[in-house]
Amino acid sequence: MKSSNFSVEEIRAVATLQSAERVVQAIEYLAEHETARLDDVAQAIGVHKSNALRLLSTLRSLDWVELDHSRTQYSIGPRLISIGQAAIEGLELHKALALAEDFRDLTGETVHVSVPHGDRMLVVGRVDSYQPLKVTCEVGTEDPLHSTAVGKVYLATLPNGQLAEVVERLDLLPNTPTTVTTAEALVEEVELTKKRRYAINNEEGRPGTVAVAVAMRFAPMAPILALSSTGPSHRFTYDDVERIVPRLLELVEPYQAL
Amino acid sequence: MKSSNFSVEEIRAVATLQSAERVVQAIEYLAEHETARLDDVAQAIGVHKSNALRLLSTLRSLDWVELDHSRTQYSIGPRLISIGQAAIEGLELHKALALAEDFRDLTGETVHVSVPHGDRMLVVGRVDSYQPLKVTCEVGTEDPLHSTAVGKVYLATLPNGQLAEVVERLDLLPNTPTTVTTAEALVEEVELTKKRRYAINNEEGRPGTVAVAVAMRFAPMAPILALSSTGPSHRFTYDDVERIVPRLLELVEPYQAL
DNA sequence: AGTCCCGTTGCGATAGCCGCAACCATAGCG
DNA sequence: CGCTATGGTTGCGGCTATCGCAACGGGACT
Repeated sequence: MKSSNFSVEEIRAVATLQSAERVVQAIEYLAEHETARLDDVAQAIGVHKSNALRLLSTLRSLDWVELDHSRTQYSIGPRLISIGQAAIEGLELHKALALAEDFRDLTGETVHVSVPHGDRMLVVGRVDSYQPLKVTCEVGTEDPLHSTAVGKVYLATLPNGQLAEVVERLDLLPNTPTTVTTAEALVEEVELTKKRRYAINNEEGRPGTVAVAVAMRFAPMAPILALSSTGPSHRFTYDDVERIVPRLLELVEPYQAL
Repeated sequence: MKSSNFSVEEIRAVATLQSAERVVQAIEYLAEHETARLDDVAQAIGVHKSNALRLLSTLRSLDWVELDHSRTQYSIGPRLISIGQAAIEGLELHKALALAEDFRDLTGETVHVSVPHGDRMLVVGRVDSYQPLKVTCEVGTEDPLHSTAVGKVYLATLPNGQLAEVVERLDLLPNTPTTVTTAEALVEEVELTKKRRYAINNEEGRPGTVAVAVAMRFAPMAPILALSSTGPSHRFTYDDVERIVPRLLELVEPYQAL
């Protein structure tokens, strides 16, 4: 029952409540497994099934989990849909999505909205390309910082000290032959991004896809939101990107975080 | 603390875990309030602030809540966005949204996907009309059963006994002059819906809007999903609806729940 | 420098939780 | 039809994790 916590900024260890932790573990287990039986959950959170029953029943009475009528299959309930939406609202995603639509119309390619989450970027919203062949990532997807346009543009919003710290601990795994894989090259790339106020990803994350990203925030201390437009490299080229960049920067000017 | 719910079977009262309940209360408070201070949450869940601190710290270490850098403003974290998405997946919403798109193209009007939640319908997905003037409800919105097309079509999927039970406890509040406000009229309306396999809402919920809805399920015991297309009454008329209904029924035939 | 206002911490008492083990309900099978 | 296996449900008593308390700390404002 130790709880050594490797948080980056904080080495503060306020005592954690194990019962709360179990609630979270149970819900996350159900979120991952779609459907599960009592014993599965009990094992996942490491308690006796009788206790798992009491936990799940409690959550059920609060609409956080559901039980099918055979009384053996648990799954997460619709209440959590509303909560997820509320979390999205908190990011002022609606504002970002409005901009994302304009961005999509500018490039013709799918636009993703991402936020930093740990040392990765989490996709929280999406506006699709109208074209049949398009690049789309599901909401909830997490991507690395070093091989995505949104990641690099986020890194560019960090003060130098923090940047060094983060880069230090990243695994610079090569996704494609062109992925940046050294700390020096990454920092250089980020410097360039800071200067021009947008980031480009030229087949560094996924072969055959090119992306351009900008960073925004809606209020001085609000969280960073990154917008990126991604398309197949055969029709969405480096040149295309450079052509639309002036209008892109104009579009997000009021909220630019760089 | 209501627990008089829609279960026809016996309502077992398994002992509830108060610590789990508090987790839920805290998260829901944050979901509702966008941002809150420690004491606010403490009061909301009825514990001493020291304990609220421990709870929130635990949840923070699990990415369920976030704390802004001033260390005084709590809000729900992005992890819950992913969980909400998982909850949506569980409903096979993607399948429903594919159908919803075809439905939208059929009517030209916005299509909403809803599920029953307690004695209301919860909007869980949406495909917008292309037209500038359109009717849209945010995901997460809850609407009454008696004054919406989705509500009526859901009621039509219930066996008679259960239908009576539910209708019994509904507040048949009049939203517009044409809202059905008596149990008898509602049951009759539902009978009609059962017979024709779709429901119509003719300005009964919101003045100036007309909707048509169908009920689906993707597997024998899966939850009911209701699809509705809603438009402004001046261009989306009763006649329009009757004209497209044959094609609509054909579209959802494989999944019809009625 | 003083004083609010809040978040944070250590501690002791005890409410609440947990595992146990027996009890049911259902489905499958000889 | 009865037997077994599987898996959910329940009452209970011991004990631990949790809670409130009260004192502390640190930032902001005057």
